[in-house]
Amino acid sequence: MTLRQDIHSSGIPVLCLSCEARHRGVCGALEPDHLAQLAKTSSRHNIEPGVELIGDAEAVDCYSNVLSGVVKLTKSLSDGRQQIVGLQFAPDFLGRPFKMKSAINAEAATAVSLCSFPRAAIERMMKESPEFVHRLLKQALNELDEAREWMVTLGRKTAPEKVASFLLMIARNIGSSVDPAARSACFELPMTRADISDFLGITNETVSRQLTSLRMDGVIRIENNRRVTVDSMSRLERRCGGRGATAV
Amino acid sequence: MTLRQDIHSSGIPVLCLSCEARHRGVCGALEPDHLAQLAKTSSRHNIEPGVELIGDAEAVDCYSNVLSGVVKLTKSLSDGRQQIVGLQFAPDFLGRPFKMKSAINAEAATAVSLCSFPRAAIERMMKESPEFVHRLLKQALNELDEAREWMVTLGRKTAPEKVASFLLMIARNIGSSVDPAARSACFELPMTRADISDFLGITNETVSRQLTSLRMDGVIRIENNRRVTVDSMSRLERRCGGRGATAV
DNA sequence: GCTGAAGGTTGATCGAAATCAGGGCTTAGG
DNA sequence: CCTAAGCCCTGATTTCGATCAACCTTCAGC
Repeated sequence: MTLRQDIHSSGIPVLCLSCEARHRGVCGALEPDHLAQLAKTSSRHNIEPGVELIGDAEAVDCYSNVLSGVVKLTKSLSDGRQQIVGLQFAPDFLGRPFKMKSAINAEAATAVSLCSFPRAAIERMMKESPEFVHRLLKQALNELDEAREWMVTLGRKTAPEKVASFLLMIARNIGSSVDPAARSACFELPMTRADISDFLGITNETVSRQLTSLRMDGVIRIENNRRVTVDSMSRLERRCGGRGATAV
Repeated sequence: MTLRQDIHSSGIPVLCLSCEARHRGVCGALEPDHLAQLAKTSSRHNIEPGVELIGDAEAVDCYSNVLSGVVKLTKSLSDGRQQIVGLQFAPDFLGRPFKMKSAINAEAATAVSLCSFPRAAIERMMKESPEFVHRLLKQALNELDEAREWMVTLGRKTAPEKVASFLLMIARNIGSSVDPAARSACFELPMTRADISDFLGITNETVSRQLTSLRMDGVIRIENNRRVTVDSMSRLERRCGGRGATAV
């Protein structure tokens, strides 16, 4: 296949041509002229694992598309207890329209590349393109669904079920498989055991034990502490606790 | 269900004149002509406690404003474990733009009155009024914030902290006080002990014990199992576990 | 090389909340 | 009246996951 800049792609900024956010992300809502306008103000960043995004001076007051990597959103209690309240994968949109009172921290879980825009540019897009707001709404509702799904996991699942559910979620998000209903998956865990425990509301010791248990039972294989292979997704699914059934 | 158009109120439908949703709810985004158009398709319902809203034949495929009462949103696992993933108070907007894959049940926790609209009418509003979509986005982001706040509670707080946090949240939503930063509050619990336990991810026995404990310590008073009085909000707050601090 | 820190695993013990069980109060209905 | 069903409270016991502690591996820096 050839990637040409001809009459059909005229107006679409070069940088955006191969960008995933233009297809599945919020930029997909924009007409070429709006896209060009926004692209002019954009800048790309590569972030090291562990670096704070919000609260960090250079990232403050801007919005970003996640181009690659995983960003974790966390909330903390004053005594240090922490909970991860969201994970953002490409091509999610990062940053909040309107001011938010709620204190959320964003941190690169893996190496992350971002396409950032100044706050003003995004706000202008929201005024000029109803379709853009529409897309933001879709993303917000999607995140809401995910958050509620995890509320069930946090509130009502056992530790073994939590860990299995986590692996399943990761596999579906970054697992190497063309087929969405793949029978097997292989992926790199995007976070440490401590992060996983903060996501699941358990301790890292318990995470470790449950991973060992899954490994012993032949449900998963682990290399280098990070690389996980799931041979039978359905076997993993069976360990996640009854999947959401809406009554009869 | 014919609505009279009142010339003296600038085209604002009579029914909407005193409606809270027109001020703080999604209808506040609409111009009088759009509001009139939407109002023509609206219908009011009174729902008994315990009645399912989504999944119920008559309520399916429609959107509603909550005018009074409390609606609980729940998700269940196939083995019966249940988690309440959201509570909607007036003037929240109920129902989901775009279809959702995720199975969520909505049920009246208390007696509830709704102002309902057919799906088509809402979708038309979303096309015609960017401001309306904007308002939906705001509501979605608000619910997302709340969901994430509860993820911290579910994942990282102890049972005593969970119950205290619940009481505080209820007090702030339906507590009888003009002052938002009131020193005291009095309210009717909108749900049973079993519901509260499904909201907090604990058992009803534990909820009961923690309420007793708070009562013994003089933090709250309880009448008729439902009516709760909080004399010192700050004392209750101190029992909620460290309030969200964003590092440093 | 050595050293220390960070991440991970495993074992022993402890404790908070679940589970099991019983009993009280209120309300609806025969 | 009596009975049964909800809802709520409390006590006894159990259990799952937290906590405490030790040890391993890897890696960066001296």
